[in-house]
Amino acid sequence: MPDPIVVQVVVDKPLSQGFDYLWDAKQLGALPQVGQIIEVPFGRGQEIAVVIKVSAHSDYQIDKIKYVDKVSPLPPLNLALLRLINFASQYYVHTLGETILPTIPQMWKKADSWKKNVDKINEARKKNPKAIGSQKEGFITAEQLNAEQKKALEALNNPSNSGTKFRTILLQGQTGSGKTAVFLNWISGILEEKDAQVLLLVPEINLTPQLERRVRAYFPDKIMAVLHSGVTEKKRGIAWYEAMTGKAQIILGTRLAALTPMPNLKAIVVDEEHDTSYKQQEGTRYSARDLAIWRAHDGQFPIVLSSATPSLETWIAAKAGRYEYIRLDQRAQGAKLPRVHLINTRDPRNQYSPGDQGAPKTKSLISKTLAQAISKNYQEQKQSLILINRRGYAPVLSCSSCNWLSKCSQCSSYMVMHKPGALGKRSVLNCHHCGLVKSIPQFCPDCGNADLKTLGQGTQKLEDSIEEMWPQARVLRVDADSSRKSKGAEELFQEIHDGNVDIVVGTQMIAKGHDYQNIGLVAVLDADARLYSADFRAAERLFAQLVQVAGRAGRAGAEGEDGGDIYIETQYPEAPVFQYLLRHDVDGFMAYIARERDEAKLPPFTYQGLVHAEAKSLEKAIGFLNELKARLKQHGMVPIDVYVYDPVPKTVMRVAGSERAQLVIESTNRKLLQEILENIDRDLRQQSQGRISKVSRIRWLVERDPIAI
DNA sequence: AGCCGGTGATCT
DNA sequence: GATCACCGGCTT
Repeated sequence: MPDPIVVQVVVDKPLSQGFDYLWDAKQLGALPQVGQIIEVPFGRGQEIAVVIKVSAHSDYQIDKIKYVDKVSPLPPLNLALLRLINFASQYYVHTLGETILPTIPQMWKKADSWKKNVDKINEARKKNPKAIGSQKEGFITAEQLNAEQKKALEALNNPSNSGTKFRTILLQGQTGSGKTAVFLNWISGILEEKDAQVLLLVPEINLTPQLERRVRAYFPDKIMAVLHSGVTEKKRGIAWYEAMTGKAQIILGTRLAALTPMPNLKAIVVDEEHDTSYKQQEGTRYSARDLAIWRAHDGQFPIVLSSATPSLETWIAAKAGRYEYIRLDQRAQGAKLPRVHLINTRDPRNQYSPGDQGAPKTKSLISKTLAQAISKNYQEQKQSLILINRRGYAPVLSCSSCNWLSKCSQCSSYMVMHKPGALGKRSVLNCHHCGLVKSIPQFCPDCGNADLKTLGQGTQKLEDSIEEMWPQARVLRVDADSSRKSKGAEELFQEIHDGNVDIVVGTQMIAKGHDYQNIGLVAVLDADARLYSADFRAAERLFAQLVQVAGRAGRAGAEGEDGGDIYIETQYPEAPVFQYLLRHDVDGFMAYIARERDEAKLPPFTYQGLVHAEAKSLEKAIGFLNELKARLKQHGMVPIDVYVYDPVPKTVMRVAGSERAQLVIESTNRKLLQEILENIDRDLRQQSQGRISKVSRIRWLVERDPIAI
């Protein structure tokens, strides 16, 4: 009897071991290959699995081994991708199965339709072999680039250090300096090589439609695959297939695209590399940007990180010469930078006083100085963009006679009052953490008083006061609620583009990446709120957002045209984040926070890990983490260079009825941090089923490089 | 994780 | 005597 064929596979479960199966080559029609996607009997049902090893024997009891049921007609996941997944699984302390299987689209997890899907796609491709042609939107040839852009393109094409093919390049440039045109022209050179593939990562779905149009304009004869959670499951399955079979040359997508198999990948671009949405916040909590860099290193090809306000990590690496550093300091079409105005809201001269002409009846977040600027901008027939990062009508409802506030019953946060709209026909209270929707009480639940008042303002209330202050103006609100309701976000953005609106009120979502043509003024109303955050990265994020927002003003202006104005209302105009912004001094700000972090020994001068715990009561969660810490010390698993903090409740302690705590672990030594996280994982696994501890049912999770603490 | 089967406590 | 929460083992 010949040797049996045994394959080891992984499934999507938090089980660290692989499982052995027998392979009947005659019945399955071919020999097994590592990376193949298969279906196996598992427990009482079936599971989709990935082959990670092929051998002739098993350590498991031979009589208990089952046979592989089905093999997918897909090519096996390539070895480079498996190396990447293997690294991610170790680095982010999750099992191989939990890391690899979620990257396979749902469409390919139904064994019954495998064959049908492959046939359908291949047939459709035969009928329409190339991508659909497109408009020439945003198409700028290499010849049309300005001198600075040409120099940047030159530097990308001709590495200073020509010895290695792997290069990490920071492309840092003002908003509107034409970074996109530079990297698209660079990609164009790379795609001249037959079958070469390029990965283009963007932070958010909102940004893909316009970049998609632009990329199509550059490469009408290439096949592009678009991968993000917004595309339908079916389209995503097709895009993934075309990427993994090498049929698509350009793969455009959000963080999940970083884990797509691409057999002939030759370059990666990470646009807006500083954006925190590159960090996955569930399952294997990877950073798509960091994995992309690892992937480029492993595959020995270049990667470009593009941003107006790089992450501190990236900026330091570029300054230190670990990354190549390319700068774009002029605005591409010659438009001037926007003028930054800080409005000190504590200064009475900026505020309305009783009896002032034009003072609104109801108190508004819009100061007198800002209102005058908006009026002027409106008269000049330019659009105004007003940002406030609070959706809804008012952030909290309160009782005028007792202390009652609209707290959420399931979370440690307040319920936000919403006007009729997306959430219901009448006004409601809505918790932004757990999604709970409740009707508005007529009387105070505590004392019965009928006089309930709103505190603070959200986008809806601001929209009302703007309509009151500028009754003739056309006002549009853009936030998660308005874009969910009737029109999608794209249609709302189009309204702005088409000039059908004079004043736009919205959350941060309006500020990202869109090239509006006629914005003369941008205002930020709640900048201070984000300055108080307990997170040490708050200032860095605020700065990036403000630069981003400022970039919306006067963007399209031709040579010598006015750069537009940005107004920031704050009680602390002297704060460094605003002062550096005033001077458009990105590098000054970076150097400033670098000093601050270095002195405080915070990332990126130290590395962090986090253990999350979620339980019915906070005491249990904290107790669980305390016991963990004690065990680590007791077993001598905390080296001198590693610091384990005390467990603390999470900022939003209670969400949807369960209470959450965390334990921060820090080290200047990456290897030691990695070791202790692996030890913690092993320790917790011993007393758990999956990620739930057997004692008092505590859900736990280990996270590497957390972005919010 | 999800499922199942065993155990003991509690209800009728 | 039946029902159910909780525990712990298993998945190849």
